[in-house]
Amino acid sequence: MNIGDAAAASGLPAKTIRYYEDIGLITPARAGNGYRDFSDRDANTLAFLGRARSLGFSIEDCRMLVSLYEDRGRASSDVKQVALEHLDRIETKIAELTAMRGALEDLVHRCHGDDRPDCPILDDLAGG
Amino acid sequence: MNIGDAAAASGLPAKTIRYYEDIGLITPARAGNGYRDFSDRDANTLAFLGRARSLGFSIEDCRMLVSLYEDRGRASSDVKQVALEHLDRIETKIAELTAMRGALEDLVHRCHGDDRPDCPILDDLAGG
DNA sequence: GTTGACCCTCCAGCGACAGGAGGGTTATGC
DNA sequence: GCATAACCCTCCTGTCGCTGGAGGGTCAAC
Repeated sequence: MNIGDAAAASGLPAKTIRYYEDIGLITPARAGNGYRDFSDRDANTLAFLGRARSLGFSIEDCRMLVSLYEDRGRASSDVKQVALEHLDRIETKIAELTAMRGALEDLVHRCHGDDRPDCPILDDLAGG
Repeated sequence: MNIGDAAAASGLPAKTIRYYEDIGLITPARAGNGYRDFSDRDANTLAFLGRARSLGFSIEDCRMLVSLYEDRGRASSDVKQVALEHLDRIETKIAELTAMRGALEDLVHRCHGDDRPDCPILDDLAGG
């Protein structure tokens, strides 16, 4: 199938699919006219990549996951490790954002938000 | 003061300070030798920027916040609006990450993580 | 034969810096 | 007085994961 069909089948934009080929995540065949020619297997891999990306896995994680997926002799512990490391990064990020949210909520609640210039938000940023 | 002193005073790397000048967030004077010459006010602005960035404000938000900070006739509602919009983006991000975490935790818990190839994580990514 | 929907490659840009090359300036120690 | 080290400068490239566009070839329908 052409890239448009692969895009429809996988849910990924054609641009993204070309990019994934560029970086070696997928290597579709080529038809005589130079068009990419995707197999059903390619489309499956693309959908796999789309789901992995939507769970926040990095491209390098995806590269690893695809290779584990294709390796019938893999150990599930290897997959789990990739997922656990990713989970850890996500939790770190959530903690950072939660801290930011806490600080911001406090500032926002203390700012009356009217037409006067007096503002605890700016005061705090200025080092108060 | 030189950029090194400004960096020490503000907590920002010299590289970052040069970048902030590049994009017009700050415009330090220049000494005769071509070195940047930061005033105490510049150092304050840099520290202000550092704190705003650490709360996750974008560079464009920072540009706005600095200009509000320097505008004695500002309305605190303008500041509050910037903060509220930022808070909203943060909450969206937290929600996304929390959803990812939930899905990942589920997958991780279902994967026994031993040396067998059988793996619910891969099964799920493959479209299970 | 012509229109429009595809497809191709290559290049630039996003955000917010960080690293490094290659070179000038200043402070310190002998 | 001079060497050395610690500064400072500009400019270029790379990061991550795409996205948009320019400029062009191909294909199917009418």
